[in-house]
Amino acid sequence: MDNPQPVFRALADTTRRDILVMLRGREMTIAEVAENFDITRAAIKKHLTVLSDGGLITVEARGRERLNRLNAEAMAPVQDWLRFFDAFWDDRLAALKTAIEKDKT
Amino acid sequence: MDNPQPVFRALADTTRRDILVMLRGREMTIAEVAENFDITRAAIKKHLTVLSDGGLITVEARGRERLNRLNAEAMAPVQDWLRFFDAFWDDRLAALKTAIEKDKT
DNA sequence: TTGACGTGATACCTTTTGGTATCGTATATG
DNA sequence: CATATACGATACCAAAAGGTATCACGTCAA
Repeated sequence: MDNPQPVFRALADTTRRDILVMLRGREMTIAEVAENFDITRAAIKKHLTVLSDGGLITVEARGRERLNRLNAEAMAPVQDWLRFFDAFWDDRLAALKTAIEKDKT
Repeated sequence: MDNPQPVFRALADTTRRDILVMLRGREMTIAEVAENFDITRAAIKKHLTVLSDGGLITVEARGRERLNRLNAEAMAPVQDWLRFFDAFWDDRLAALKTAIEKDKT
């Protein structure tokens, strides 16, 4: 569960990121999601499967419909990974600051 | 410059993410990077090109070598995009808190 | 100058990915 | 029941992605 690859993979596609933004706030059926794109419902379904594989959405069956709900918590591994570089940013900023200070004198 | 797709694309591959971690702190030539993987130098070169396209590394020619240097600032668009969901997380947390409070009474 | 070395570039291959078309199945609804 | 609806599942296709092999070229060193 701590392999971030499926999450990074899911976020790598523009359509999938757009779907996530679309799901922010309200859950939607597959057909509802598909209405907002120019690709077929089957293609949307595939994207939703990738998103589900990454844990970024949860799917609940209700009657003949499937409600796709955003699970933003699944983005945590990505944020954690990015945070791995925070120290480096600080270093760069510190170096920059030092350089500026030195330049002042 | 504000299209985050190349950055997301660059981060989507495990090898490329490993390269970025490897470049944290010190710059490396293509051959040096390649030494740490079981794939050919040409394949590494391709990965470095993708990373460069995403702005995640800068390449400086020095003699017959190419020094690849991490440019962590380029990850900012990803962080910005993720931050787009912060409010949603807060909502979830607030709802959870409310639920807990309600449960207490 | 003559090699050895680090790299760029190209051609080529296999697998994955994003997409469509089609058919089957379960579920509402008249 | 009969039928439209919302999906799932396949099969299939073109393009992109990840990889190797190979050769050409600039650069360093003896």
